[in-house]
Amino acid sequence: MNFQPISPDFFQQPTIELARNLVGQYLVHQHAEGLMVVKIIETEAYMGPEDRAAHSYGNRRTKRTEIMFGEAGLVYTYQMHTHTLMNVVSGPPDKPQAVLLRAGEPIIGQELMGKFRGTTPMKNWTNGPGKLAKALDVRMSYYGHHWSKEPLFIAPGQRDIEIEIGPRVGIQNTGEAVHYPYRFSEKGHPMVSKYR
DNA sequence: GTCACGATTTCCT
DNA sequence: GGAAATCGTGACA
Repeated sequence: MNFQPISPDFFQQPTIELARNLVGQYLVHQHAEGLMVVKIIETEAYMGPEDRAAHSYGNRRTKRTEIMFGEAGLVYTYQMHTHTLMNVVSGPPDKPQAVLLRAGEPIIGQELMGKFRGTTPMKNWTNGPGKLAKALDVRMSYYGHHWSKEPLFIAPGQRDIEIEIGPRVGIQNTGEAVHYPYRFSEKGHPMVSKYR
């Protein structure tokens, strides 16, 4: 299989639709030790100023959220405890929105992913945002990278995937934002992350 | 400079 | 099911 970066135009769509349309696409990482590809099976939208669960709620602009005020399609990496999470910046520059990549299915490079994931069973390699980043060895250094450029990019994948929509996971004390249906996943896929 | 905390994962009971 | 791990970020002085 040969993977080509998706057109930058792909990111020019409303955040909700982008989150939905990212499910089924390929996430490609040309790592120094080998090629790794996963199919994206779960995402979440973060709607910026109006979304209490978003880092950019109320247009909060800091060194960390700065990237969300930039061009759609940029990489927003964020460190949570010991883990790195990957986001796709979305929306026009005056709307600091983003899509969190929550889970994927290994397609290519399973050996290498296994190496980064240690003794974890294969089913649990990429079924969570922190796990996904670790399996692909994505670090904070990708902050500000563009998702249509090597060595880390989105490639066109499966179309017409049946999408399941639900509330987001792992956010607390954010009022009504907890219930927003901003979580998108491939219906019935065994590797989507679990609810708590 | 100090301090509290989080869009999570893993280990232990 | 509960708690620790562990550090960048943001608020405040």
